Amino acid sequence: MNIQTLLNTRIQEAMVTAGAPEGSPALVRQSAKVQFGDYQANGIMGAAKKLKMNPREFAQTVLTKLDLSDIAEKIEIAGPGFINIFLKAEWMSQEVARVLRDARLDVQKVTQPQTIVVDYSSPNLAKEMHVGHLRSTVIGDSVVRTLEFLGHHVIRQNHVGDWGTQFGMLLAYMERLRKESSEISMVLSDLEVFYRKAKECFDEDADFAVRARELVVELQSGNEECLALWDEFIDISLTHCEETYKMLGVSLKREHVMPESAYNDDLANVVSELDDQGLLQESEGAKCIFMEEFANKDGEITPVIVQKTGGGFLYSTTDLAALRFRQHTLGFDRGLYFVDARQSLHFQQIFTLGRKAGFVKAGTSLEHMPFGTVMGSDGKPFKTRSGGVAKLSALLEEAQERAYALVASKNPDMAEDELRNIGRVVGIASVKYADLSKNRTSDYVFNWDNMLSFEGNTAPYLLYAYSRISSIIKRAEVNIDTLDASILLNSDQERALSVKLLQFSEAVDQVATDGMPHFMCSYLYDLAGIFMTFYEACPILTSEAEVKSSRLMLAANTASTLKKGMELLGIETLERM
RNA sequence: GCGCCUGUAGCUCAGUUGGAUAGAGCAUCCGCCUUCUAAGCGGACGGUCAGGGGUUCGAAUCCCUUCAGGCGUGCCA
Repeated sequence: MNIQTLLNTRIQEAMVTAGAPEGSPALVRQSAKVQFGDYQANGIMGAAKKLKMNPREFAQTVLTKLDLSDIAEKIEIAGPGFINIFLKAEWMSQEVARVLRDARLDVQKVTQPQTIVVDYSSPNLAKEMHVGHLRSTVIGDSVVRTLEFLGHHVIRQNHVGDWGTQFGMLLAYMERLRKESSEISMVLSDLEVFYRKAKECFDEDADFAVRARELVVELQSGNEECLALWDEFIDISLTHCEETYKMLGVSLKREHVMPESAYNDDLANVVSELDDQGLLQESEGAKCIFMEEFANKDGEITPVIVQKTGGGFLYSTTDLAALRFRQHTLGFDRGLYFVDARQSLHFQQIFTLGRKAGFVKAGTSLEHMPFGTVMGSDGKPFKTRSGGVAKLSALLEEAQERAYALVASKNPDMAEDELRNIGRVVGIASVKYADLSKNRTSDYVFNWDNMLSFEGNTAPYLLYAYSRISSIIKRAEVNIDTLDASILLNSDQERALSVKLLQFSEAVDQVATDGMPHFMCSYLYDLAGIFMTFYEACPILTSEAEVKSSRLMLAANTASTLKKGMELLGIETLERM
């Protein structure tokens, strides 16, 4: 159950009954401070203003129309006109017990599931995945998991870059190696090196450059030998991606790949359709769309170019074709694009144009979910020590290695293979969590020490908290599922923990609505912190019968909530570390 | 030039869309292990929310302006 939504609905109804205009928001929030109760409604002041009433008087009237006796033990009017709500302990006990017995932790599936296309990861296959792909991949995957958990029909679209002039260069280099009878798959085991060598040939060898350009033309005109070469390259490159996804624990599979090349045959249709609708203009030799939405003060419009002078198509054309495909073939209600913030203008243009051209039906929501850049400690985009672009796979290897060293130093007696496994889980989790826990829209600084720290809002802290709780439950040697005690909320700590447990649903909904997994991270960090406080103050295993059962149930509930939350983030948990 | 974004404690980051006395972690300092994992917990110190003006019951949040930085801005993606 989402308590915030429940209170919002009830209070809003009461406000309208009390005379507020239809649709006046109740603005229910978790209270900022304990003395303000568990929830506060902030909407009274605004509504009172519209009614030209004294807000505290209006609040009084609302309270006479509001019955929360089933869930609240106290309702107060405070300050200029806040309504503070204190939840009832008996109700909370009941709810916590109910959550524990529900595999979904009492998070309801949505009543009206949507079909949601999520465009994320989308690496360029000409090169190896690098740190720049981390954010789209990890954040997108977490949002996908969350939406699916809520019962939406999610269609993953990995819009990989497998087309364009750079492939001519790569194919030319493959061709050359093949003539020298090198083992291609070996040479392609490191795409970064391969790309660099191909680029060198292209820059230094005029004949090679000519051949590279020829191959682009042959590729686009469907030459079979050329296509075979290209297929081989793409397959190897995709296999690299899949290895990285597997290492990262990302749910993307081959069937989610919808490459740029797939839209190739449709690009001319897109342009002619735009032309049929009278949207197209020729300008300086290129085919453009000028939309007044993108005019500056002087009336100068930044156009969308869909066809270059000379006939070539651009990424705008491909994105429009993709949009059309997603509407006509996949049929979606909501489209999410987890793409770098630098492409904001591009997506605004594509979305506006897509609507104008009728490529998406009215009511379809198109949302660019922009994210910031991963920075180094110098405040510039993150690079390796040698100054190159950081390969994602190398980064993940390093994370596992660092985590292993850390874990091994804390557990000198642990078996090697368990240490390795813990190192793997902690290392990967640290990198992912460091990314997920930041506000998506801002840049962040990549820092090994911070992300691998056991202190603060980090993966190791959460994993450690989870493993400690698991250990308690294991030591208790009881089957939690058969425990049927009531939850006792006799201390502040037990009460605070219960309230937090009941707010899991709110965190899930926030992630789904805003596409921002850091809300889940903050929630889990709070939860773990509150549990630790409870753990210090309230002994579990040494306490008496019904108190022990109650606390065990709270512990079990915390464990399943942490586990489910981490699962929605795409992070593995450990029973022991 | 124009547009978008960012500026919060020494450092790394939150701040639920305008709510009450701006919150965490690190660092510094002080406490807590014969009891469930001290990889933990409690406490102290630390702020002109870049500067200025405005809007209103109320502004880190909205508007204007100045400064600093980043990105984008017609044939790369």
